[in-house]
Amino acid sequence: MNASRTARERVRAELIKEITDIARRHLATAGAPGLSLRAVAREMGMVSSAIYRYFPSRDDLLTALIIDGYNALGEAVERADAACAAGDFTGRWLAVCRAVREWALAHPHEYALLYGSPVPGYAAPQDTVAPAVRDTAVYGRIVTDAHRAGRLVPPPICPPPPAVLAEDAEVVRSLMPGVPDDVVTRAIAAWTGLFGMVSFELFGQFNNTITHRAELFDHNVTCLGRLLGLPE
Amino acid sequence: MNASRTARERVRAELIKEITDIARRHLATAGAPGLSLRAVAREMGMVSSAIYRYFPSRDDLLTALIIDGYNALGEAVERADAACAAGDFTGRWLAVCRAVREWALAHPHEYALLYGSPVPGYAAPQDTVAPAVRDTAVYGRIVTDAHRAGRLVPPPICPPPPAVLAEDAEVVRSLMPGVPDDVVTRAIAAWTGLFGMVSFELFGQFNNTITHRAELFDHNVTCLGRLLGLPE
DNA sequence: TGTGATTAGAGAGCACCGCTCTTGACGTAA
DNA sequence: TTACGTCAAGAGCGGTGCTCTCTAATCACA
Repeated sequence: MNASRTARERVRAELIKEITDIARRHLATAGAPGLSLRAVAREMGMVSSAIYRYFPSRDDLLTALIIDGYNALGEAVERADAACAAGDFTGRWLAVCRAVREWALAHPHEYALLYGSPVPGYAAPQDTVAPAVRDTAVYGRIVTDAHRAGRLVPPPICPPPPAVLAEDAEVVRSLMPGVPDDVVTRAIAAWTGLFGMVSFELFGQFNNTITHRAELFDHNVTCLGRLLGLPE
Repeated sequence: MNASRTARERVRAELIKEITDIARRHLATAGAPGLSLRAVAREMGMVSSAIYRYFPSRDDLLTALIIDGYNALGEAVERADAACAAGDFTGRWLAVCRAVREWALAHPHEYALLYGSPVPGYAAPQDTVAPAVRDTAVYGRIVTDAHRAGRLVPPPICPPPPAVLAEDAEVVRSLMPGVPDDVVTRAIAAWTGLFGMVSFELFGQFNNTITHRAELFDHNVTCLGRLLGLPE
């Protein structure tokens, strides 16, 4: 009973993997709006309706791709961080930034799915929340480690954050325990700045303007790291 | 001859305006992928094919909406800047940032069209370039004015930009003449940081995390302004 | 003022989409 | 052997962008 059931389950799991693989390939060429269940089915030699046995709707297929995307990006970021000396906080920050950018450049449509305009009518289910913070968790560890090592010295150029932000800071602090509010808000600024850079480059805002994008990126995220208080 | 021709032309212009208005309304509810020529035609009491008399393709309609969007945002930014005292550079920067954010919050799908994931298969024609830099031009004037007034004092926390960025800086400098490379790169960082903040908020990255978004936004763009060297 | 040229909308039609429903084949457990 | 759950197939619904042809209105000019 168990053997036969797992046999079926195994075929099912393989088909699901094949579907998501093909869907990811289609996503990479046509983008999220152009992702078509029928086209995926055609490529699998299936009839379109058969896909619904595996994904009850197009949105569920999208959800699977989103979760895979967050995990892939998170893994890339984790790998980049792990390759650095634990005490080289500036190096870890730069490595994480580069990992984000390089993953985004290699998978532009997946990045757009994660950090670009939301797909209209699609509401991300709860399953996407955990993988979504994998990269941010790495970032939080870097900030925490640097802070604990006493190497996080924010330059005194920002006003203190308004008191009302304390409760939001408390939530973010779950990713960087013990870090003071001022650093938390700077950390948010640096993180959003990183994704602002990547999005600008990827979404075409640098067209006809910036040619040395890697160099500009490195330089700017370095500045953001300094703003955050990372050592030189 | 002229009068009659303009009569026809006038009707045509009015119809074009009506089409784009309806399209913009549809865009505001269904987003770019959901923008449907047929739905627009239906609402106008026309048959779908009639729209093609005015816009040869869906892409041309999108282009019109993009140009209108850039102009609307640019105008909002210009108005916000003009409402400030010319010598209050920090106030002008904050006003511009707020104008961008508020326009984006009021027109999320239009913002997504301009600064979100590019529409797959759509290539922005040259007509969109000029309106696209209207907001950036205002920003450039603020930086230039502050620099000329000697009020732009970048804190010495960033390394000097690598020499290879000089040629890109030269291009950007057309918007902020006379400003040194170091400030140009910081200006880019602040500008991308601004849009990173807006995009994160609008595209859902702050969900379940940040509740006092206006306050965080104000605080963070203020930090970015300080990084740029704007006075307190 | 009448006429030929131009422009407009209507409608049918093509190929595609996501999605739903029913039908029949198949393997498995009782 | 029978009964059940799973699955592929296919038809069909209403929608999409876009093209084509046909007719009606409008315009420019003789």
